[in-house]
Order: sequence, then C-alpha cells, then structure tokens
Amino acid sequence: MPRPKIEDAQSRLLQVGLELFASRGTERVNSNLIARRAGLAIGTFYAHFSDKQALLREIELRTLSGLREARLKAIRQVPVNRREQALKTVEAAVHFAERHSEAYRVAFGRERAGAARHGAVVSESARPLAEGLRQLQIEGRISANLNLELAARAYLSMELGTLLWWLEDPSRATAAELIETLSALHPASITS
Amino acid sequence: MPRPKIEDAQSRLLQVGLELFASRGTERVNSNLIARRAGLAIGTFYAHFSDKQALLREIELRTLSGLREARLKAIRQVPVNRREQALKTVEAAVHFAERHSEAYRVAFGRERAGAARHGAVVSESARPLAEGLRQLQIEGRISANLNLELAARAYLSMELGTLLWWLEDPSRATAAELIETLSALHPASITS
Amino acid sequence: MPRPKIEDAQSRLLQVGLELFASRGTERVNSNLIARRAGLAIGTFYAHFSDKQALLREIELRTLSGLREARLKAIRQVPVNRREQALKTVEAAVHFAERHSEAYRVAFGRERAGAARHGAVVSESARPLAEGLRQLQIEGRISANLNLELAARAYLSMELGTLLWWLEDPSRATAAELIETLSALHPASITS
Amino acid sequence: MPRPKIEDAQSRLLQVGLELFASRGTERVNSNLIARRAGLAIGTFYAHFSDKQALLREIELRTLSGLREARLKAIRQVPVNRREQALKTVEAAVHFAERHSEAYRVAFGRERAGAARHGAVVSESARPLAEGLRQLQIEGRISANLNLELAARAYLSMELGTLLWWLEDPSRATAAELIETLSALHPASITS
DNA sequence: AATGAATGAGATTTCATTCAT
DNA sequence: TATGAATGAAATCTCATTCAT
Repeated sequence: MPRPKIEDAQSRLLQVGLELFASRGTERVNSNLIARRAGLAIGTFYAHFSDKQALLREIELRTLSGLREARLKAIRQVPVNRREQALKTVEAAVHFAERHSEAYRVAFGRERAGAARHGAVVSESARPLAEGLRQLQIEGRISANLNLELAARAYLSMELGTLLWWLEDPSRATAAELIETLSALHPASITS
Repeated sequence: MPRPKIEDAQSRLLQVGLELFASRGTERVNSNLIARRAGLAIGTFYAHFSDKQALLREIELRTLSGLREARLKAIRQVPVNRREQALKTVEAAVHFAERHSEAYRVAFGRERAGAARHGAVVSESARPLAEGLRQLQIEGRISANLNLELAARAYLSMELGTLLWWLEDPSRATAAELIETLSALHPASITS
Repeated sequence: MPRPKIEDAQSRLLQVGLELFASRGTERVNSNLIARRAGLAIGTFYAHFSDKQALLREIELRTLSGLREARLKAIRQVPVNRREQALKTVEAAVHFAERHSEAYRVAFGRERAGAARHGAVVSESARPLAEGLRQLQIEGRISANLNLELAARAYLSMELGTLLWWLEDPSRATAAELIETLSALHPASITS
Repeated sequence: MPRPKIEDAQSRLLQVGLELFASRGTERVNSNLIARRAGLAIGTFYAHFSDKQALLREIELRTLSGLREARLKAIRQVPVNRREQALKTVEAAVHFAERHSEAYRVAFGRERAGAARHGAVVSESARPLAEGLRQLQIEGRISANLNLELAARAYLSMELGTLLWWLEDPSRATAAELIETLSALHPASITS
C-alpha cells in the first residue's frame, strides 16, 4: 500500500477527475470511481476535496484562470491596436480550447451551462472586452449605436458556444476557420 | 382515493414539470415531486412518461417546434428581402423567449447545455440560416469570405446564450436592446 | 370495441395466460400483459379471475384433472393386472406431459415447486398408487419390505421431476425411452 | 451510527438470508429485510452482493459443494463395491439434507424448481452416478436394458423431490425409512 | 494523511388492483 | 359485462459521505 505524497494525491485526483468528467459527463461519474481510478481510497478523496463539487470547482477555477492568462498574454503581444488586440484574444481562446479540450469542456460545457457558463467565462471577460470596444467606439472605428455591454456578452456567448460545439468533434472545422469566423462576427469588426 | 381531475393528466404533468424544472433545475426535481404537485400518483406519471427524461424531452420537443413556427411565421411576413427576413427571425426568437421564458430555459438552458443545445436549437436552424446567407452572399450583400455554415452556427449560439442569460434576470436588458444588439452582430449584417 | 362473450373472454385469458406463463415463467408475466395479449382490458381480467393467482390455480386445476383422467383411463384399459395398470399410468403420464407440455410445465414446474408440486400432483396420486402396490405386495409380487407410502411418493416425485426436465428440451430423450426407464424404476417392478 | 459488528458482514448476510429464505420463501424476502435483520444498512448489502439473486446463488453454490463433498466422502468410505458406494451416497444425501435442512430447501427447493433443480443438483451428480451404474452393468449386476443416463437423472430427481417433501415436515418419515426406500428404488438395486 | 467498509437518504420503477364510467 | 386511467405500496439500487483504524 503505497502512500502517495500530498501533492501527488491531489493532482492525481484532479487529473483523473478531469478525464472522467470529460469522457462521461459530470453526472455519470461518482467520487468513488474517481478515487479508485486515481489509485486512492475514497477517504483520500475527501481528505483533499470537501466534496465532488469542490473538485469540479477547482477544475473550473484553474481552467478559467488559464484562459484569462492566455487572453492577457495575447493582448500584451499587440499593444498598439485595440482591434488587433480584440482579435488576438479570439485566436488565444481558440488555441486554448484546442490545447485544453477536456478542461474546457468540463469547466464550461455540458451540464454546467446557464449560470456557471455566463457567471464565469462570459461575465469575467465581458467587462474588459466592453472597455476595449468603448475605446474603439470613441475612436470612431466601430458603430456608435452598438450597446457595448450587450455586444461583449453576446460575442463571448458565441465564442463559448461555438468552441464547445467544435470540441465535441474537432473535425467539424479547423482552428483557422473558427478564428476567421469568430473574428468576422466580433463586435470589434462591426464598422458600419 | 381521489379520481381524475378535469384536466388531462398528461398536460398537468407537462405543465407542472415545466414549472418545477424552471424553478429548481432538472437535477433538483424528481418524478415523485412532479406527480405529487400535479395532484397525481406516481404511477400515473409512469403511465404517461417512461421516465423523467421523457417528460423533459417532450417539453424540449414542444418548445423547439414552437420556436420553429415563430421563426417561420416571421420569415413569411417579410417575403421580399433576405436580410430583413433574417433580422425578423431575431426579433421572433427574442419575443418567443420572452413569452415562453420557462420553457425556453428548461428546454435549452441550464444543465441541458453542450450537446442538447447545439444538437437541437442551433443545429436545426443552422441550415436554413446558412442558405439564406448564401443568397445574400450571391447577391453580394454580405462578405464573400464568410464561412456561412460556421457563421450561422456561431450566430445561433450567440442568440441562444444571450437569451438564456437574459431570461435569468429580464431586468438585465430590454427586448429591444437585445434585438438591436443581436441584429447588429448577425452575419446578415456583415457587409464589409 | 367488440364485446367478446363471457366464455370467450375467460378462455382467452386462460389460453394466453398459459402461453405467457410457459414462455416467460410466472414471475415475468403480469396481469396487464395477459389481458392486453388476450385483446381485453385489464378490468375484464378481474371480472373473470379474482387475481393472478386465481388464473394460475385454474390452469393447475385443469391440468391436474386432465392428468387424473388420463391415468384413470389408462387403468381402465387394463383391468386385470395391477402391475400392468401401474405401468400403463406411467405411459399415460408421459403422453399427457408430451401433449400438454405448456400446461404441465406451468402447473407443476418452474417456480411452482415444493409445496405446490407435492401438494398437488404427487399427493393426489400417491394414495391410489400405494393401494395398488399393496395389492401387489399381498399377492407377493413385489418386495415385502417396501414402505409403500414412501415408495409411491418417491416414484411420483421421480416421474414429475424427470418429465419436467424432459419438457425443457424434448430432444433430450424419446417418450419411449422415458417410459422404459420410469417403468424399470417403478416400485411395481421391484420384485426382489 | 452503529459500526461494524464483530462478525463479517458478508457471512451475516449469508446466514440471515438463509434463515429468511427458508422461513418465508425467496419471494417474500427482500434485500432491505435481510440487511435490517443482519443489523446492517441496505447499502452494505449491495456492497457485498450485487443483488438478491447473487446472495441466493452463493447459498446455492455453497450448499451444492457441501452436498458434493458429502457424497464423495461417502464413496471413499466404501471403496470396494460399486453398489455399496451408490447406496452410501443415498445415505449421505439424506443425512446432508437432514443436517442442512434450511440450506437444502433454499438452494434446491421451493420456487427454485425446474431449471435450477435439475440444472444444479441433478445434472452435477448424474454423470458420476451413470458411470458407476455402467460398471455395475458391465459386471452384470444390474439389468442390461437400463438406459443409464436417464436412470441416473430419474433417480436423482426422486431423491431430490422426496427429500424436499420430507424436509417440509420431518415427522413424515424417519431418515432410516427414507434411506431404505430410496435405496430400494435406486437403479443400482435393479437387478432383474 | 490514508484507508475503505459501512451508512442511509432518496430516487427510480413496477404492477396488482380499484372503480367511475 | 367491459373498460382502462389511476392508484400507491413496495421493491430495487445508487452514491455522496463518514469515521474508526
């Protein structure tokens, strides 16, 4: 009976949980299964996470912060132009979803819709995006009529929904096609 | 031993199921509760629906067909212009969601995300929308570069996600604002 | 909505019940199914039989009386010789089981073991068989040591068990082989 | 929240299951009752047995192997004579049934008739018995006409049925009477 | 920290039976 | 008699969580 180190146990549970949630959906996975697959006893699961939701929340948190970082990094790489920056975040999001397919689907997709979805991914990114759009509006580079708060949320909803649909079967489109389409529909592109 | 109510047991179950699913979420409702609230015995539930999912499916089906009808009706009212038609369906969808708030959230929102969402609402409407866009593209009224299949799906994802977010708290925006924003971001508006 | 005559409904239920019990076993059949298969409403079932057990009991009763008649007829055909008579009943039982395979299995076999089995088939026939054997014993034609009551019951148990086993798969033996074997082991043959 | 009893949960369940099945019959016992009577929670039942049938199967398996052992032991004690051996197994079976009355009735009797009955007890013992009989036939000590396979099965059916009848009310006969009668009707005794 | 047998609330589902029409 | 929607007791089974070791 090997006794894995703390770090070990925790990250194993996170990893196995991610895989199982991704392949079976949140509903069809129970804590006993996660523990067993991680080579740990169920008691160990509860020594690390207060309950099943906590594990899920942790996955969500990590994924969310990963996505946030990816967006920020993208913005930092094109500091001069607001529109360019906005479109770079589209690229970043698509690549992030592609690289962290399981985590993206588990954290933002499937059963965790509605509240969770907008509450986390959309809400978090909506404000900075809206601010960026305001600058473009001030600069007269996008339509003056656009309700920026709504437009930002609507765009993020689209990005999220489209990426989840894509990840269900990545052969549905190429990353490049997605970037192109999402960019074309991005509020930062609405010049008329 | 109370006997049949005037109303049809099936429609009572459908109605009560809709209310409960809307207020508590699919997970927090069970067949016993639905039956009891409908003033019926649990056995009656199973005499009409093979299980909870079947009732949910029926709600989804009815809502979906309601939405479809609403869109078709909107299109028929403006037969001359493809762009006008497309934008009329936006209006129709917003009004439908507003009028059938519970059904919309139960059938398309919350836990029934990912698969169900795109599988039903988006997938069903994507093809006709894409065809409409193709006409506009042929007429040179929208960008020739747009991947119409993807754009159609992306837009519908946006509409769905935004409406669900709105219905969570209708004070977040007015129907008019939503229509305006969704229309502005609609692929049929992408002229550049 | 045709209204079958009483006789009709009753015999249909009996017939369908027999078929269903035989093919699925008593446990796997419910009264609703029997009624539906008989083309009748469940209420009609209860208009004719007080409950499911009553239907089963009726099948058992009829089968039992059929078997009794077959045995008596066999005995009447060879009035002179007790041993011959006894062996004729073996023949009669095998032929009866063969001809009324379903009824035999439903009434005496499967789940209706122990009590029912000995309570009905064996018990009923044990006494007359024992009396016949007593005559043979008096005539000195079978062993004087044999406990006739027990021997009669034991033989009937054997006949019953063996016929049920045979009917599960009639290719296991021919009727002639069974008659030969059961006759050889019949107490009336124990001369030593 | 009472915790583990000294005794193994599994063996408690087996023991209590045996008692309840014997006194009420398989049908009239459910997993909840078994668990409660064993002083365990229902979850514990399902942690040890996949369902009620699994527990029943385990009882059957153990009883069957007990009976097998008893027969083999009996045979080993009289190595010289095939007929003696055969009759010793009769004795062994009667004593086994007497000593393990509950298990014998649960595993082989009552509702578990037909299939189970022949499938397990009879089928298993039929082959070795038939082989023993063949030796006797070769040695000319029993009738050359006997179909040994059938005779073996028929005898075992008789033994089984008679013992089950006896165990329903042990005052019906003494063990000695049963041994005597079953021996007299045993194929190994058919010399004519 | 780790273990894992045990817990038990609760959800699902079946089906014999009733009774108003 | 016949109907069949409705009943609801009862059985099965799951799984998040606890806790003594």
